[in-house]
Amino acid sequence: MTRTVSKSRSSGRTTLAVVAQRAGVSTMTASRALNQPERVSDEVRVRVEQAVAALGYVPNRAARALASSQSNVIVVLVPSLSNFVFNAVIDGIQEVVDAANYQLLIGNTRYSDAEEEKLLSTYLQSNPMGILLSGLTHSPRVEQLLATSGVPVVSMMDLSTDPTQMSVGFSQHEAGRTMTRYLIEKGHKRIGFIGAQLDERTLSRAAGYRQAMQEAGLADERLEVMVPDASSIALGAELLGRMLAQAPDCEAIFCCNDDLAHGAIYQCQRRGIAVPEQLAVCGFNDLPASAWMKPSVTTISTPRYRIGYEAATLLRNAIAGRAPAVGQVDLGYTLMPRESA
Amino acid sequence: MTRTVSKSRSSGRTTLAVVAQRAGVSTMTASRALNQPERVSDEVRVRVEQAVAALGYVPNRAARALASSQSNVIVVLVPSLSNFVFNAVIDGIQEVVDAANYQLLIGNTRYSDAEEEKLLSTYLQSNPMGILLSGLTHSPRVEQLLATSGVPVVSMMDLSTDPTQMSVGFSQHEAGRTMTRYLIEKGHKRIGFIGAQLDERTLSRAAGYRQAMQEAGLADERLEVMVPDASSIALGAELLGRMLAQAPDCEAIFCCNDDLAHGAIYQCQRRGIAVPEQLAVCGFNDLPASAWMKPSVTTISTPRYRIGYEAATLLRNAIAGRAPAVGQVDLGYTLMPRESA
DNA sequence: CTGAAAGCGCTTACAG
DNA sequence: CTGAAAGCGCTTACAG
Repeated sequence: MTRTVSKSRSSGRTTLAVVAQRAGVSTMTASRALNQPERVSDEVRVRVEQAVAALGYVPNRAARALASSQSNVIVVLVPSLSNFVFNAVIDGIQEVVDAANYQLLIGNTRYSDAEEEKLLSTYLQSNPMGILLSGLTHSPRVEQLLATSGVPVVSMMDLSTDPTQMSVGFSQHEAGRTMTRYLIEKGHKRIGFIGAQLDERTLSRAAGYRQAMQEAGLADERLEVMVPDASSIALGAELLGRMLAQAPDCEAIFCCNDDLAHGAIYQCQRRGIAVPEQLAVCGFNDLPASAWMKPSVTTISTPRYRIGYEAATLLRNAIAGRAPAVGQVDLGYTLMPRESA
Repeated sequence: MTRTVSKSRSSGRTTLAVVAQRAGVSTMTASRALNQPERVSDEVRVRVEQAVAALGYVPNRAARALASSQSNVIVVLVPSLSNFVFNAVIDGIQEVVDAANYQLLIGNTRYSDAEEEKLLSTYLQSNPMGILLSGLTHSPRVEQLLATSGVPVVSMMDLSTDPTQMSVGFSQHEAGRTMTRYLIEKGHKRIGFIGAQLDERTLSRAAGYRQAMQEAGLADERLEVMVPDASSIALGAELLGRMLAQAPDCEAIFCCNDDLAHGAIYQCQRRGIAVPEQLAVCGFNDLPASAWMKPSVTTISTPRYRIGYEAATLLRNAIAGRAPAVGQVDLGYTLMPRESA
């Protein structure tokens, strides 16, 4: 007396209809009991809840998304997951997202336009309610996908000059300029810049460095070491050597991030170069080790957690239709003078 | 002459039906042209592809999942995203997942059972095809959700003794024992253990430490400093102080991970304690800085990338129905003797 | 190689 | 407060 299910296309899981039947109500009342409990009598609500518990009912998200055309998905694209900075950004986003019951789809673009395009077109299939992007500049294909989708977008990390765009971060350019001026005020003249990855933010910091050097009449291309490789401690160690070979009279080095600075400092220790006495070294981002290393590392502290938090908040408001849906949120940065420079 | 859409529940996006119409074929032929192009004539395939491009068609994932009861989703739950170890694990998973066209749903449990339960029950709504979990022990609620779902699960990081369970990793216990024996063989007798977070893996390493100490007749509870706080460089610095206060005759310290070891070493530098001459310090995991610091850090190198890769491969095979669907994959570990111990 | 119909499991307007 | 019917946008067997 068993029903044949050989032709069934069902997933085999308990459905809302079964829950409703057990609770003695219609499917739609069961749906309401779960999603808008205040619109249902207490008695019905309790019966439905009991049926849910007894049957171990798990709602089908795909069905819900399809019927409501509401995915509750937020997409976030970051260039790296192993970078502490973006971990903190994601933590900040998560705090907002958790409270609002969204589901986060996290994509790692690995600093690649092609990866970003691929991830975006895949994630767009989930009909996201909003998108959080890292950086301001994207490939034409990405811009096109975004425009066609009509999904609200907030850019993170740097500030847009386009008033129709939402962005949360701080001026990477100004931060680079600030650090360089600090070194100049310390009396250094031959100040090198080490940059890796050559992503948007590194290039902006480098531009800020260049501006400060030009303003002080100290600019010299031989003081720049720029490579496309991914940042790492090992690379910092290597690039220190390259800088010293290229500009032996270098007195201070501004590394575009702390990983490189740490590597450069460790390499100095191996070569017997005293930091900061013989060579000043500073970084960017203020990773945890920077405060603890010997010497501690002069760097720029960046509001990464808050960037994630505020960007997600802005996005949430844009989705809800309240909020200007445009606007730049400048969260600033803080120079951290320490022992290394 | 415009149709009223005020009562429409549509999302407003271009659907497959529109693509099909433009291509002059039925919806299902359009579906096939996209998903099983080899089962369709070249002419039709081209016409459909052109229509897709012209209309900027983006498939609706929810509809596909609902109709096929195949989500193509893989869930991965890790206790931390800021820990380098789990970033590498995720990288390894990603490599397998990308090739197989799955979508990854990454959840951060923050070392909390309650968070794990919440994430799992949320993600189960997406009807995942497989689940990757960190660690072997989970709350009864999680075990129940997993059992009810019937979704294949692979555990990562440590090896299960339960032959019906799939797990990929290495023996955390043996690794802890190995490191302790190394210190004993170096001639140390008063060997301390610093543990934080007190997650499953830390406790296993501690148990391995204890076993080695007992086997050598060196066990002493006063040599253990165990705190539930999250690991960090700052905590390592603090716990070094606590260890030295608690066991002033301590000759060597085994930190349950590299973050703590780095903090302990930096603190030694601040206090003028020579490492390893006055105090040997070692860690666990071999983070990038360990090879570069001065002194370089003796530690255990762990196959985190491969853990992710092999776990995802095992899961993929289990989903495909081939493969034993059980079994432990022991990826081992490597002691890295360096300067600090 | 191609198609008409039914169905996946929910939610939405509408009505009462 | 509750329900019958339709619909979301795809894919699945089945048939030709």
